[in-house]
Amino acid sequence: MPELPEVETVRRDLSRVYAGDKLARIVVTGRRTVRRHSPDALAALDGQVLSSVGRLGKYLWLEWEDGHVLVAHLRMSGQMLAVEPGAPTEPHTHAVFYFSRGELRFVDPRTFGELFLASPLPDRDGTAPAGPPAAGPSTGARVAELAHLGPDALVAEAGYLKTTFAGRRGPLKSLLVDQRVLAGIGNIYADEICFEAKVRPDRPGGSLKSRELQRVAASTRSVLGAAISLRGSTLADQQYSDLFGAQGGYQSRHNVYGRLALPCTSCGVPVQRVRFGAKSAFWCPRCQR
DNA sequence: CGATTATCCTGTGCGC
DNA sequence: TGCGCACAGGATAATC
Repeated sequence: MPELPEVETVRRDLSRVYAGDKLARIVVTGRRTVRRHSPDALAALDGQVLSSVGRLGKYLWLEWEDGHVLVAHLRMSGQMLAVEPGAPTEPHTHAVFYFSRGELRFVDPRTFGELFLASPLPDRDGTAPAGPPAAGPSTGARVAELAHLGPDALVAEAGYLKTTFAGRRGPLKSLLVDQRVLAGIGNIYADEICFEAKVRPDRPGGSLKSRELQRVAASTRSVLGAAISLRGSTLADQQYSDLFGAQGGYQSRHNVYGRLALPCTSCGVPVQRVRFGAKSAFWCPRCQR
């Protein structure tokens, strides 16, 4: 399940391999892969040079020299794979980018992932600027489809959480995985963040004290940062691999996620699972309060 | 407005 | 051994 650390790993590799390279064309075969507009619109990228690869939360975007922005989301099972030209096409390959430096393939068994060309945000006076969105480091904030996202979870701050969580009765974990609150956290890292912060995942968000919010913000940054350093988590289902098909290395550092009834890595008490609504969380009943 | 639920989809792994 | 089914879960629309 690609979350922020996995998407950031893919972003760095995409930038390293393809930035400055020319795209001949994209061939989309997946019926659901481009669903916000006609797949034919991607022809606008034919012959374009990739200038940079950005990320906000779990969204990736590829920015081209003429200002076009192609947004990608891997959702549950999407993978970006750099392959040798002419390599056998594996099942569930939905799009192929033909770069000068080689083929980039979008593979996604469950077809939740998507690609789309960004629409520019309207200017302050309400009129949409002519042409594609302007280039620059703040590209994500200028993409209308990403305007609902909260701050990237890598820069989570306690003060922001205090304001945002105030009066909220929903469980902490539900707030952490809400992309409007913080962008980038999913099921795995929400549990790991709550563990490192020593807070129960089912605590009502608004009940957290300032000291606890400090720990949640700091743990968000440190858990995600450590996971990026180890190139993300690859679970037993193998749904995540990097651009070159390699696994991540952070799964061996998981303290609670997927460890039901196994001893807590800190205190040895069996890890439990708590359910709230349709969701659940792994947690240590001794370390987290 | 905030919280909850159903939906999309396929591969996996479990129980019988 | 084989079959059926629950389950996995990110984002979003619908509903309460």
